[in-house]
Amino acid sequence: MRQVNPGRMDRQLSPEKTEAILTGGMQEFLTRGYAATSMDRVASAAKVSKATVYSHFQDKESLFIALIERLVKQKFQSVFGEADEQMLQRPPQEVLRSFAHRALDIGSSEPQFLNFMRLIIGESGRFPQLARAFVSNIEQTAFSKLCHYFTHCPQLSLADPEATARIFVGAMVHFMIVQEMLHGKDIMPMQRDRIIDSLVDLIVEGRR
Amino acid sequence: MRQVNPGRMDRQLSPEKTEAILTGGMQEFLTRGYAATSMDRVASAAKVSKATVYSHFQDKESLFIALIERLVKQKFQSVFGEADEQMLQRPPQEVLRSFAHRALDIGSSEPQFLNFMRLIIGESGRFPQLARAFVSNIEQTAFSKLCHYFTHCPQLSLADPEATARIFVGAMVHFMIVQEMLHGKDIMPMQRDRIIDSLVDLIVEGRR
DNA sequence: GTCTATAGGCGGATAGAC
DNA sequence: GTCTATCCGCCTATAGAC
Repeated sequence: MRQVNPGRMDRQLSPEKTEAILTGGMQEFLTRGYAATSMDRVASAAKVSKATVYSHFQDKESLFIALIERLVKQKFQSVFGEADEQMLQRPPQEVLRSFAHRALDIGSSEPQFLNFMRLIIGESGRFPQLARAFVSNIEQTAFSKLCHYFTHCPQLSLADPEATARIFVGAMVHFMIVQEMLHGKDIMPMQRDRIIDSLVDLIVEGRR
Repeated sequence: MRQVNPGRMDRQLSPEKTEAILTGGMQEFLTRGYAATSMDRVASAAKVSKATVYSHFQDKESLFIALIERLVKQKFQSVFGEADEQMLQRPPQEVLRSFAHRALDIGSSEPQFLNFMRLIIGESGRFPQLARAFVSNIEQTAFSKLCHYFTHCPQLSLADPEATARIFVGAMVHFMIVQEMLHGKDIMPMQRDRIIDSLVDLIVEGRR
């Protein structure tokens, strides 16, 4: 490996080209997957020559890893980088509902996020380090915020806040996976509000 | 398309070879993914010539689709083809716990099932019909069984049994995805019993 | 029916001009 | 630093022998 990090290299390369390659590569890898993406197409999408791609990144695998790691950090901070100061003062139903809606909005509003998750999951056997990075950043962020809330919210007294947080996040993410990613919407439709209502009721009010 | 179904074709082909191709192809596709699998390797794994593969299946895509559709049906009947006659007589805690353990055992015991789900999810953008087949068979089976139980179990009176069933299955599947598929076990371990206990308590006993 | 052999193209990666 | 041109191997798919 010659240059894993594009920032510090043997000779100075244009940061604009690096950016163009990462952006072009992102489009290609997200829509075609790892194996079906060719470096020719990455070069075309980035509007540089293939040799330039290889002068900025050692090989296809290095480019892919750099690109996904960057994407993991981007998605991570864009999604849950919100103030949670007055969360404890608002009614739990409201807090949980807003949390659930924000989580589900990601899947339905931004189609590239679905491809991003498809790629992470699809390559998790061959690129375990990327899957772990994803879990550390995305999953663990949503999870730890919710976990902190479940532990400290005075209106809730849960036997196992950590496990409950996983159930909450799990129900949301799975709903998104089945409905949006796996096209379950077409064959077994279900309003998101029914899931959210039931989940909030189970956690906040107990069984009705 | 010349021959989608290997059973009825222009000229008679050996069913043993068809079986060998499907089995060999399964190994290759499950471990390498769709794009990275070559027909040469499929032929080698099946111990036939490449030309024989092409006489049994029109092209790579046809083989892949036939193979995944078969796998969907196999996994479907092997996993939840169980008697549920006395379910209504047993205590709900016991029924739900057994259900949860069976669901989670699939992921931890059979490593090829993880690759199977990786492939379905990873290719769900490019092969939507396979994703829908998966949802129809696997997800909907688990879901509808649980849904039926939630609706008819006399000890439970849930406001929305359907939504609750989705929450239950979602929490289980998401736990499996994060812990096993995405290697979350290594970086954020959590005993499965804590999830199951919390989930069962939420549904059966209400909040403690 | 199944094989060997091969066509024809596209893949990753590099050499060398400027 | 970035380009054009090229190497060479592997890919999907098929032709033709048996």
